[in-house]
Amino acid sequence: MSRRTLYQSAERVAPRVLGARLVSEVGGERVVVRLTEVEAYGGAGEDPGSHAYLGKTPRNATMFGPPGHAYVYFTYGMHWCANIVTGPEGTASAVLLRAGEIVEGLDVARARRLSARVDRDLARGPARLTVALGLTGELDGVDLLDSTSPLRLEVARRPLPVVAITPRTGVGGAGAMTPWRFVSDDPTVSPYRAAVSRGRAAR
DNA sequence: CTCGAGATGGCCT
DNA sequence: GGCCATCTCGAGT
Repeated sequence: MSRRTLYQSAERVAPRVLGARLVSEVGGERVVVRLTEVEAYGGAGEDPGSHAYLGKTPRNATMFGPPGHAYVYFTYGMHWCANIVTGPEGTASAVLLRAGEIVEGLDVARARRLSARVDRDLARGPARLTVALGLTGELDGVDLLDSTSPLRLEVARRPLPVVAITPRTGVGGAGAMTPWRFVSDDPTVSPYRAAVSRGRAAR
């Protein structure tokens, strides 16, 4: 694929990367996933569900950079999540990688995801996917289309068919309605969970 | 399968 | 101080 495709907005790019291969050679170990579920996030001032909504900050700076790079962030005090930056530089849209099927490096992925009881769960969920691939904040900003990068994206000539478009998992507030979660017909697609409110427990 | 709750810490106002 | 683009486990239907 050309970088040109990634210059479009995230909601246009998202369905096209279903079925794409994400190749990780982090730590000298090769693991490849075929993407089965993604979500689109918009830029500053346009998508209340996006990290970029309130403008550029140290954490989300990569989103404002050129398309085709990885935006990797830390959340919930323990998890990493990975995105593909899309759109022209400055627009800050991105595609969150929510799930995939391990197609190479099964042994490595299993060793990294000891809590997964079945292979289907190895990269079923955004934080599980980053663990299976060995991704951390060190990968933030890498060029996914550079053949020398430790993390690369190879988009399928024919994307997987989109069988469902739903609201985004875990996104609440004003961004909750936007149907920007794109799902293929595959058992590795993660279970949908609505945003949960974290009110302080009574007691 | 569904639901609920704890873990755990950075980010942003 | 409040809010997370989540995961895991246990217990219930």
